[in-house]
Amino acid sequence: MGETQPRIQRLLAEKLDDCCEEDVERRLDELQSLAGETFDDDPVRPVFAVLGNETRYRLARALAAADDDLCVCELESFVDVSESAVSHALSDLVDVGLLTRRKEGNWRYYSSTPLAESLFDTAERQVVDGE
Amino acid sequence: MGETQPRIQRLLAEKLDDCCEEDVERRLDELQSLAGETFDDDPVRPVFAVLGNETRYRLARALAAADDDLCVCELESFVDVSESAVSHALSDLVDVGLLTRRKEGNWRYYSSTPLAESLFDTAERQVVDGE
DNA sequence: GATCTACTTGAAAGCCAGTTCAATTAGCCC
DNA sequence: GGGCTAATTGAACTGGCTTTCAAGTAGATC
Repeated sequence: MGETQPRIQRLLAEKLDDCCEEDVERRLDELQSLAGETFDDDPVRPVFAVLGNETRYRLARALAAADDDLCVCELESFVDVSESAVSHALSDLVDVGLLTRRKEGNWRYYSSTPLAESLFDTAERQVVDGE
Repeated sequence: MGETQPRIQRLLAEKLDDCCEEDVERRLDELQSLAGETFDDDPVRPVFAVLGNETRYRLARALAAADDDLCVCELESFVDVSESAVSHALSDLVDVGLLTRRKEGNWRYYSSTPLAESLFDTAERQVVDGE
């Protein structure tokens, strides 16, 4: 928090026409409880943290757009990094629930989850159509 | 793409029981057109790129959770960085359409857009309830 | 105009996340 | 078991993103 108080005090003074220490305290409490509700044990943050990286984003997005699941050697075609980097990325995506993994012999098939699909659906609709 | 072809060739060989060069070409074309549809001029990627950073995520999330718009000095309470960093973060969020800015005297008020709200709504529902 | 205010902008620095390399696991076939 | 395969894992390096600092803008008040 630090030195936000004097500025907030002046903000409230303008709004309330009259403002005492108590009003400032109350506003700070409101903001703090908003932060608590939103960020304490937030399970959503890791999802967006993972999708921030372009490699991971492209893999998740490609799988969401694909009809069926794809194996690692096919997924490599969507990004320009090493096989190892692809594997790291896929693991991270599985960890946060954006993908699932399936074994079949030596091959591993990845597919997108409802979380990934609904997230990209929502983004696409809002960004493109604004609806 | 690089050296994905031999592996994909073996993958197809297993699946199709018999597989010629033509089958490999076709599969590679399928993957490439999937990539084209998904990534050429992709307006969604910048949104997720911006939300990957924790400072920007917290500011966007706090505003989506808040009832009304908030000014910069209030938003500072949600993150532990300098005033300048908050301003940079807010600008980036506005640039990709996750926030809007409003002036009122010396104060600037930020509020979340439908894009931000529906995105967090979707994520929350899917992650927590799995619905 | 001068001097506050609230916030933004640009450039430079520092750090950490993402990549790569090397080694390892796990499955198939002989 | 030995020699393939596909993919994962761990550790170290590095480049780019995030932050900070310093200066600048724009509005209010006198």
